[in-house]
Parts: sequence; C-alpha cells; structure tokens
Amino acid sequence: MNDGVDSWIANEFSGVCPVRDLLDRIGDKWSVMVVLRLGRGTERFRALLRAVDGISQRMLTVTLRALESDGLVHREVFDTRPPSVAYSLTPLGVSLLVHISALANWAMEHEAEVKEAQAAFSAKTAKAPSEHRN
Amino acid sequence: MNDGVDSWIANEFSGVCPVRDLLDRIGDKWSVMVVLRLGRGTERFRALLRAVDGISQRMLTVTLRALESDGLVHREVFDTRPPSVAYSLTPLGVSLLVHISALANWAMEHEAEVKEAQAAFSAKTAKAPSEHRN
DNA sequence: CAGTATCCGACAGGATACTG
DNA sequence: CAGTATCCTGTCGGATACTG
Repeated sequence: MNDGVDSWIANEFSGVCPVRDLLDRIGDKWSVMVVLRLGRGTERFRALLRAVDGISQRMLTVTLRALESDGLVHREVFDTRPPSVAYSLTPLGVSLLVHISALANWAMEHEAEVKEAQAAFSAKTAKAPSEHRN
Repeated sequence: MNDGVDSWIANEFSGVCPVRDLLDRIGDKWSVMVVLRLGRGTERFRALLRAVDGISQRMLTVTLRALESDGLVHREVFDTRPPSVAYSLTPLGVSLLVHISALANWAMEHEAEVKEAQAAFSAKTAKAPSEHRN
C-alpha cells in the first residue's frame, strides 16, 4: 500500500518531490476548504463565498484559479445576465477529495486527543523554564 | 465512511472547525515532511536535519516542538556526551501518518496529470489576455 | 454576479551567531 | 550535538475600490 512513498522516503526522501509540490499547492489557507465544499457538488462563486466562512473575495478567486490550473476544479461560464460561473470538482479533484475527507475525518475524530496533548504540553513547559515573569 | 465530514459540511461547513485547525498546524511548510520521515522510525535531530532536505535548524526545532505539543511526536532526551535527542511518532502520529502517506501516494500517482493540466491551463490563459509583454 | 487591481500589514521562515 | 536568540525579508492574504 505504502510502497510508493516508502521507497521514495527510503532513498532520498526530499529534494524535488511531489509531496512538496502538493503541499505548496493545497497546503495554503483555503484550498482544502474549497475542495471539501465542492465535494458536495457544483457551486457558484457567490455561493462558495458565503459557504466558505471567512474567505475573502480575492482569496476565493485566487484559490479557484490555482485549483483550476492544477486540474482539480472545473470552471464553467454561463453567458447570462447577470453572469454566472459554476465550479465543480474534476475527476482528478474527486480522487483527491477522498483523501482530504479522510484527513478531515481524522481531524474530527482526534480533536480531543490533540487538545489533551496540548494541555499536557503546556503544563509541562510551564514549569521547565526559570519563570521569567514580565 | 464520510458521514462525519459530510454532515458537518452539510450544516455550516466552516466557522470553527477541526479541519481548519489541522491545516493551521500541519499545513505549514515542514510538518508533513517531518512526519513522513519519522514514519520510517525514530530519528535524532541531526539526522532529521540532513534527511529533510532544505529545512533550517530553526524550522526543524519549531516544527518538532509544534508536533510534540500536538501529541504527534515523542521527544526523548538521552543525557550523554554530547547530548542526544530522539524523535519518534506517537500512536496518534502514526494514525495521522496513514492518511498523510495516502496523500503522498496520491501526489506521486497523479503528478503527471497535474502537470498536464497546468500546461493546458497556461496555454489557455496565454492567449486570453491582451498580451502585455515586458 | 463575478471578477480584477492596489495597497498594505502580519507573520512564516531563512541566515547567522551564540550556549550548555 | 541540540538547541536558543536575533534579525530581516518575502509573500500570504485581508480590506477596499473599481469593471463588464
């Protein structure tokens, strides 16, 4: 199953690698959120803007362009009045969505564990340094 | 399978969500690379520094601290001369590694498709704008 | 509605020097 | 070796205003 990554990691691991590329793309602030949302189905610009909470118009445009250029998102323009543009996942995008969803699920399942670990870590580091209070 | 994310997306999708949190953590430049590398087994600071190509000493420290505080990485100090510190994945880290590896594999499998899409996109956008040459 | 163009602040992260 | 402390730059991304 993991033979692909495994062998790659075993050899040189880094330098020029597809994982770095992938992260440089969808590792940004919004890509994953947009892909997840589009996983529900085709959606228009405005709708996405409202759905993906906190994203600015500019960043939605930028993100969609990037995803489109990577072949993950399909953009279809309808010459209506007022103009309308629909975005949807390409088959490639769907194939990625699977893994992203898995990651999202992991995040939800282990949310508590992470918070617990953070609390433990804070407690541990709080007493370690010779407390220099302000 | 996806019912977790799905129902969440269906409701409000965004706002405060575990996926945002996860991305804010491991969505940075190095976390995923380090986790992938540690997936091979315990490794010491220097070794990691050499293995994860391109990372600076500072960023390795910062990244490891973050991963440790999230409970994904375990840090063990050996009081030797010279000092030695070993890093390894916690069970939680391993559970995440599974999905990250899947993503890494996806990246490798679809590397060509993405590049193809990018070429097509460049070609398409190259003629659209009223070429303003430098 | 669906963008594009600017401006700008915040912060991620690289380089370097120093410590136990 | 395994860090910490500083400094400094690039760029990510938010706010705002304008266009077809």
